[in-house]
Amino acid sequence: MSRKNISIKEIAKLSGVSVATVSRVINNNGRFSEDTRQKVLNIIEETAYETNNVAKSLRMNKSNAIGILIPDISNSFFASVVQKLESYLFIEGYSTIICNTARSKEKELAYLKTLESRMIDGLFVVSGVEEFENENLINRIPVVCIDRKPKDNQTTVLIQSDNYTGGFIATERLIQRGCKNIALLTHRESISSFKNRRKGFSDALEKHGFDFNAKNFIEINTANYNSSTEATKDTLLEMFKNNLTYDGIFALNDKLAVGAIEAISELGLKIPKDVKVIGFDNDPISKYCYPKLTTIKQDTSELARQSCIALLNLINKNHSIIEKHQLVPVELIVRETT
Amino acid sequence: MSRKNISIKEIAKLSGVSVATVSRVINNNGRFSEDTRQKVLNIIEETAYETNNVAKSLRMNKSNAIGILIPDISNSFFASVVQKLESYLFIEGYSTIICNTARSKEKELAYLKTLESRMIDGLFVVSGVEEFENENLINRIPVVCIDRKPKDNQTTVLIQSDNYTGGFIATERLIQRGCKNIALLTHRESISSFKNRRKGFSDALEKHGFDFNAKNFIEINTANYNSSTEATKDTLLEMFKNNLTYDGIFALNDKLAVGAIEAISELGLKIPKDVKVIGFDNDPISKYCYPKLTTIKQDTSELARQSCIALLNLINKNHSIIEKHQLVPVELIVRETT
DNA sequence: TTGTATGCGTTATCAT
DNA sequence: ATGATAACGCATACAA
Repeated sequence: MSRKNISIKEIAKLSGVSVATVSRVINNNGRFSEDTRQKVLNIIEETAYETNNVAKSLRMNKSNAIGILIPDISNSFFASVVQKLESYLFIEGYSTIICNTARSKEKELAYLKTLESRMIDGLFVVSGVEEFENENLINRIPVVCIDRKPKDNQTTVLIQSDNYTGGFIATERLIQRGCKNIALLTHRESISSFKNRRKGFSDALEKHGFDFNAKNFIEINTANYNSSTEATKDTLLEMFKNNLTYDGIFALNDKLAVGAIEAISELGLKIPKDVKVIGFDNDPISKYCYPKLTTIKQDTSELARQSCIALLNLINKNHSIIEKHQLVPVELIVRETT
Repeated sequence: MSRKNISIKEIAKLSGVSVATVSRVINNNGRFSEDTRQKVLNIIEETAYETNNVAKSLRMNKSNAIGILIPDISNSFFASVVQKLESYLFIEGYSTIICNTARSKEKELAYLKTLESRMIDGLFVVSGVEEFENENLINRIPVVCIDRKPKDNQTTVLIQSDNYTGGFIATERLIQRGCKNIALLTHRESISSFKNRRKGFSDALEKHGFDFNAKNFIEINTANYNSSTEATKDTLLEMFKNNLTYDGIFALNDKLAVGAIEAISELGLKIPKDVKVIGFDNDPISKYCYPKLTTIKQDTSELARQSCIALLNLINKNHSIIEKHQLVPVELIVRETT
């Protein structure tokens, strides 16, 4: 396990030129004769030389690497976004450093530090603990927030789904299918994307003349669970031991929705006859649970695409082109639960 | 966006000592008086100095970063392994660079190069294209393969589930439930983990006096699909338009199994009455599909834990402690499909 | 067209 | 106990 890599210096010696010339040939900048170009390239070929990117980063003060801060890589929505970001970045020649913050403020901070110390050229914050806030960092490194609103939303670029409209059409779907008593299933945490979905929910109810109050909101506490689906199932089962008073449920994401489906079925009720359910995300689970879940699809490809464009523009200082706030359309996927 | 970070040199100047002393204080090695320690630490505090890890890596010829090569981060089994690896590595003070190879040989090679050029201290190859093979690399960097056998399996460390036993007990479960005509649903690719599951299948059949031949193997071609579940569903629907000749199906993973469930239901058959199905992985989907899928659970936590231990031992050259080949036990999860 | 020399921020060796 | 300095591998300003 000897890791002594050959350096530009040895290439220089072997090809009988200076390191400067070798560097010029490698990066194809500056001037050199076709002759020396061939000479150098041959040696590089022979020796299987690879440039040392650490040294290069130090010298250039940039790393060709981009960081991604993500709360939970095993969540399918996040995984999908990450996978697509990575694929775009690869094409652009960037390496991707993915950091799983596990929704911990300390981990987030620790990663921020090491990422910066590794001279990353840019950063995606796909989400974070409560509201992402790190102005001093943002002033030093190009940052694009995805899915969640940063605290300082004046200056930071934010790409997210049109959560408001998603919440609105989800609720309208329930209303159109005849639901009279609709509940919103929600997490305790108040992420900006969830807030917008909730606003869409309220506005849709209002528009259709429903009067609503706290009774329309069911908050799921996932604290003692490692699956929000199970948390939802248990909570609902406990709450509605005797009778379920709702005929329509809009869950803020598909995991919650599946928990609701499980609980409702266990209660002996029929979906969609007795109760209709709609979710959010178009998680793979929504397609194969029973009954198959109607949901609002987030376009992860488009989310990733726009985020990359924005970050690259930030990095290349094309400030004029950058939209501070992009809304990616969502889509209603009708399946069996409505 | 000015990214001029303060360096050790300025700390030295501000605290009236030399860079050498500052370095000593920071790393708490060598000797210095308590007095200067305080002086230096104060300045560091005031200036919010952070060490430049790129320079440090160059100097030390190590980066405190570890790479992970993974075929598809949006696959829940892989995502789970990665998430747990990352969490262990974080505790050990390592950064994690995750590379999604998308099962492309070129991408894998490209990543290998940049990872090495970034001076990673170690590498996990959670899987790869066909058989991972890169002897020259392995001779330079500590590598641990997970889930899939490397070509050169004499020298490389491999941690994987006990796929053989998993395949065996899955098949026995079907036999015990009375299945007489069992099919194995498999991918085209011949990954080592799949091979072992297949071997378990064959041996179980043989042990129980079944005679079997090519008819017992159904190969799913996922080429024109972006979901192996859909590929399976369509394939089976096409194959068994008129009648399904099997009463038991063992799918090499849960995605295939769910496709089988879908097809069987569409054919008007009942699970588990007419046909019994068993999968592999304990994918989240297996818990919420309909009927709920009996499956073989892979212990991703243990897989990750053992892999980390092995890699750290490799890095620290504790060669005596290292097992070349670890088998992590699997577990039968009985649900509704058997 | 090419070479020499300097510096990026660290750590480590060798003095003092 | 502390300081001066070399070296890690590279890119570039300046000379030639």
